[in-house]
Amino acid sequence: MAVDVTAEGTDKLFTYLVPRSLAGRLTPGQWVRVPFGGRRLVGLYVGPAERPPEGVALKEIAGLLPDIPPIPAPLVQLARWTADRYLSTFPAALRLLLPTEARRQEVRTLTITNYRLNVDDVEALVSELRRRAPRQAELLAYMARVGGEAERAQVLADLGESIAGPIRVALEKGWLTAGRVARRRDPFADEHVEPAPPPVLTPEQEQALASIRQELIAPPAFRQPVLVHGVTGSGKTELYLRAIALVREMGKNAICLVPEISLTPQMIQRFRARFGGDVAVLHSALSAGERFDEWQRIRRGEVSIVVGARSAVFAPFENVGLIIIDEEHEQSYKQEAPPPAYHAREVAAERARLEGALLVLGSATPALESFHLAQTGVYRLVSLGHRIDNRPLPPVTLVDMREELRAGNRSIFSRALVEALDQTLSAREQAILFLNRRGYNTFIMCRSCGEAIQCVHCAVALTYHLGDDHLACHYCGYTAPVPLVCPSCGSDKIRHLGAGTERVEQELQRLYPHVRVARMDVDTTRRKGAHAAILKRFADHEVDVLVGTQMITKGLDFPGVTLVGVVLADTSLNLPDFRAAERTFQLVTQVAGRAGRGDRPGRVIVQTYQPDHAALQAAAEHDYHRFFAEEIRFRQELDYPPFAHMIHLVISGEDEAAVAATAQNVHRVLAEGGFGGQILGPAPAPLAKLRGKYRYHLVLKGPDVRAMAAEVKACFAAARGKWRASRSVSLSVDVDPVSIL
DNA sequence: AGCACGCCGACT
DNA sequence: GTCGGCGTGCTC
Ligand SMILES: [Zn+2]
Ligand SMILES: [Zn+2]
Repeated sequence: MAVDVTAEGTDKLFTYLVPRSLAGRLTPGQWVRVPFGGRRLVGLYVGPAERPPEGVALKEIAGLLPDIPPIPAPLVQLARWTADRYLSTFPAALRLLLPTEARRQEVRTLTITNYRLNVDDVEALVSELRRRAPRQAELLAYMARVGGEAERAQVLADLGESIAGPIRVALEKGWLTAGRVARRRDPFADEHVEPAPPPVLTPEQEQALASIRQELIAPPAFRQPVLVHGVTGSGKTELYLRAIALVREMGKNAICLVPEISLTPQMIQRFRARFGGDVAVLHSALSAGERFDEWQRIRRGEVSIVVGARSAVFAPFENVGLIIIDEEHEQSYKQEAPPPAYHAREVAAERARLEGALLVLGSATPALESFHLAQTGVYRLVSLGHRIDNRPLPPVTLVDMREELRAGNRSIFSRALVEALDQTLSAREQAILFLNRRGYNTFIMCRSCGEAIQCVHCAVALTYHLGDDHLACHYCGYTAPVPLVCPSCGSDKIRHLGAGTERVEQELQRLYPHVRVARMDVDTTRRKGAHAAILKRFADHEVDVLVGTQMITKGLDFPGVTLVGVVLADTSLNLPDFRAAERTFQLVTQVAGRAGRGDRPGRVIVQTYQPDHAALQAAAEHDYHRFFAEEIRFRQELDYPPFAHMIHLVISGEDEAAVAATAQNVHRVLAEGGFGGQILGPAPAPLAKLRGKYRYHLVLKGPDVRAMAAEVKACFAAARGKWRASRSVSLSVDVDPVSIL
């Protein structure tokens, strides 16, 4: 029998003997526990071994994971595909199919104690006890009153904590018996949701829904994925809810992926208001136990809808009819850290193909890859060009900050933005100010020698934080006091440059002392619930201006907001990354979409030093098509995605010479191994040092990812024995990277 | 990830 | 001559 051991870093199958106790109980896809080098590991039974390895003493499978049935075959296939496509080991991909809680020695479940009354003539006993032991009598009378059975927590709540003593006595006397019941850990136990009737659809929504319906009933071979391109506020979520209702009527299940940051209580409420308890939620804010219980509900078929972040694409459903990806352009769908570095959109497409489901992607700013597939006829394009109730999209003004400097305005706010703020605030309306940098100053530099103060562990400038009065590294968390003299030349002419959200907040407060300002960024939302608290204060208009980073751009719906200001749009434009323009366009469009969602029209002011940049101009016109036409040409000319695929290899380690040498060796292995695509590099990565480790990188380019991935794997396999990277350096592989820093 | 094995420098 | 560091390979 072959068992795939979930030991990271190994892609081998291992053979085990099936103990008599498991004979006949093993089906492929079953999770098992096996001894492995002195330890117990979780493995996946993939099937009988064709021929047992020679000269090895086989061990026996220790047992099954309790209460976890075999993974359905399409999901095992999906894991295999993910491992191949994203160049990870099979066990690493399998890890996505099993919540961590399920691999524990003992799965912890939430159990509650309940008591049952065990007395024939309660009345007699109660009256007998009344004088001698009034609390005893009270307890027994209570038990009789509630029908002979009650949960311990309820008894304590109703009769007071001091009833614990009498309960113990009653148990000893045999008047009560105790039992334990498993209870689902329900993350929404405290919330009660009113069912909400579906609103009337706009004609555009009706049309879009009709297209989705057509694809849903089409035979799988003719089924086309649907790309919903809907402007901000056009009612995409309602469309998803309707589509889900359709598949549910067809007796199939639906998965709806939502970016982690948008998976707010409000979003979940919308699903529960429509579908009640038929919804399971999977996201990282759940405790391991809650996550496991939600996972079990999905697996057992107790729900037909899953709403979740990236990893929910692996939800243990059978019979999936629909996979929706909301805000499909979002980068958070790309896994970065533990391999496989998969993109949920790609995995969803493959899962839909494997299971004959319909894939629906939605965005106001589709990823270039997705819109390209729509243009080439692979996806069916559905457009929602108007906001609900025909509310206009807010006009966007680009303000040239060079002009401001020339006019002698050295403030971070342009005259136009100040004027707009004046008007908005005096009309008692709300504003959002967006800047994609936190902290007070983004770097500190010496005026004598020009040196910027860097993190000791990373090749990154330190940011000054006013609140903590120190310099901090946003990559590794290192902090240092603000130096009085330059660390490299000793000069005291130290200059603070570049503004972050803290600075914006402070300047704003100085300009408008009576205006209520709140700041939302990683620094103010570290505490659990802080995020929701800030948004609530803003929603209740206890705050006039919300200053924030990325996290305020996503799906927030505040009707009172009539002004959105982008303090500096250039920050994401100048990154050494081929997606810089796309990211900027998305950011500006999304944040602009927060304005004018209520009855009063909104407007947007975007400050920039590059007002002629095509991405900004297109965003200002709300013209996705123009942006796309421009950007796709650039991508084609330079052979970037979607015309080519990339594989990003990063070699890192503490010894720079060893890192450089390894990077060179990796290049050799690929070149000599006959890798067919382009090999760029090695070169020091743009982020040359991170957390004390030097970083070198190579970029591989070619038209066919799966072929490239297979070739890379073959090259390393061929080199095995001849050369292997030492353990002091590590190699990370990112297929179709979202950025190549 | 943990453990054994082996090579090389430092010290009894 | 031996002890122990660490870099490397293997675990059915
Ligand atoms: Zn750092
Ligand atoms: Zn200096």
